[in-house]
Amino acid sequence: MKKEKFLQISSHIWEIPVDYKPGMRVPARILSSPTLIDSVDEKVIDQITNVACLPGIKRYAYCMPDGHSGYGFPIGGVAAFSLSDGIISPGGIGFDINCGMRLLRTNLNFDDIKEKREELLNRLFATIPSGVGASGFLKLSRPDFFKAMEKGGEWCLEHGYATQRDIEHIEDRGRLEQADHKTVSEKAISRGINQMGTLGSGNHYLEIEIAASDNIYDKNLAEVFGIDREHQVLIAIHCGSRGFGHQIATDYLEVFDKCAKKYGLTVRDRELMSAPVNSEEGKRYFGAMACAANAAFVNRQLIVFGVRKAFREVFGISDEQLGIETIYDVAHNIAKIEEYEIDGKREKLLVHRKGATRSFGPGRSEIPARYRSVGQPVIVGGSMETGSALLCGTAIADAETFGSTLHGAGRTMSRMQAKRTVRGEAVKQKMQASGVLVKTGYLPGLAEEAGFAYKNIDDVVAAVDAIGISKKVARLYPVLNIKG
DNA sequence: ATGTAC
Repeated sequence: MKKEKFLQISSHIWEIPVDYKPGMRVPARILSSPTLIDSVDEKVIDQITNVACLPGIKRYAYCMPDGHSGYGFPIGGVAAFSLSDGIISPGGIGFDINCGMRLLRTNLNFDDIKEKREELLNRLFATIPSGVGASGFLKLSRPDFFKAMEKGGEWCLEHGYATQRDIEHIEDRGRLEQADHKTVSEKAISRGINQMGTLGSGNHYLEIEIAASDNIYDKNLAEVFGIDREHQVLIAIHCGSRGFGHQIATDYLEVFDKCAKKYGLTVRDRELMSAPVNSEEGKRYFGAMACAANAAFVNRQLIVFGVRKAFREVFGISDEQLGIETIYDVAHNIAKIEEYEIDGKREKLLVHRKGATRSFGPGRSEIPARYRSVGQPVIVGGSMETGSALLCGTAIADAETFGSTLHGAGRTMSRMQAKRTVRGEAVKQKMQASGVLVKTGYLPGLAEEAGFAYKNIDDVVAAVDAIGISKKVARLYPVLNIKG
């Protein structure tokens, strides 16, 4: 990016003014760092300034430090719209609705699993279905699938797949109340009904990670979040709503394409196809998007159910002894109604986060009691080679970025480009040599997801920490990875 | 991301 063209607001924030292109209603803000800013893709600039042209957008269109180009919105995009004259946009949420992350703590230490890593890898791989088109162990009836997509976390609790503590530590308790199964197509139902409890493919993974004391940045916060020992074993699950959410996104892009004329909506990019939030079509998409979001929460919870089973089988000890507890579960691709101060008064807005994480600061009622005094846990998924990071939400995010921060490392290279650069087998060898056991049903996927295809997670995390929209808690390193 | 092009 030619940063000289733009207004530098602070060491880490660049602003693209409304006169950059015709039709911009608000400026765009690129959150980055002095070292990362030069590599921001021109396509990201084009996309985020297109977002700034959408009707009813408030304050700024944001792109997070891990941003890269996506479908319509950049991945890393955050935008909030008026409920009276704003829009809802599938491209602002993503095809994988509520792609997100669950982080679990355990009572185990690295020494407890060291000798059984291979067995654990194989047992987890056998227990959690993964790969494109994978189906799960659950055979749901249609009425049950409808209940699952409408009640999310609560449905899991009722059916014995979750503990009360799990549900309390999921964003929104794993349930968007707007979910309405009547807005979901038959095609989406048929694609999703047998996919609950499956990992998927692409950048989705299940990982065993270790928190080492020299990489715990804030010991007090880490302890509040349940990371309390040297070399503690943690479990990260990254996946979304599978074919179900994908079909819902596809369905409503078509619906919105057809109704655009009726509402006089013209967008700069067909990928930004939208409908007014308060239109019949917009409300229906919100209802269906909420079903996919809830299904993704259910999906991750069913994977947790499988993870507990696999651990019990490998270690021969009880759930109580294993202590596999949910630290938190966050959505990375979602839109939600939240209240912010606009022009001096509180207003409910539709906040789109596409490759971005909610990052609420201390005191907010949405945060579970256990964490309310410190802020919301933010789970950042790096590449499968480099591990994850745990951060904490801040009041600065609430005030500046509609309670949002980054979601991952951010790709620097397309999947094709990565596959041309290296072979999956070589990535596997390299990971094993550095102590990370890895198993996948699709070897070329390892090349697509290799660490070099992503930005350095420490750089992007340092950027949001410096901006103040989330605070570093701990860096988590992988020791075992199942890549879908 | 995705029954990786109905």
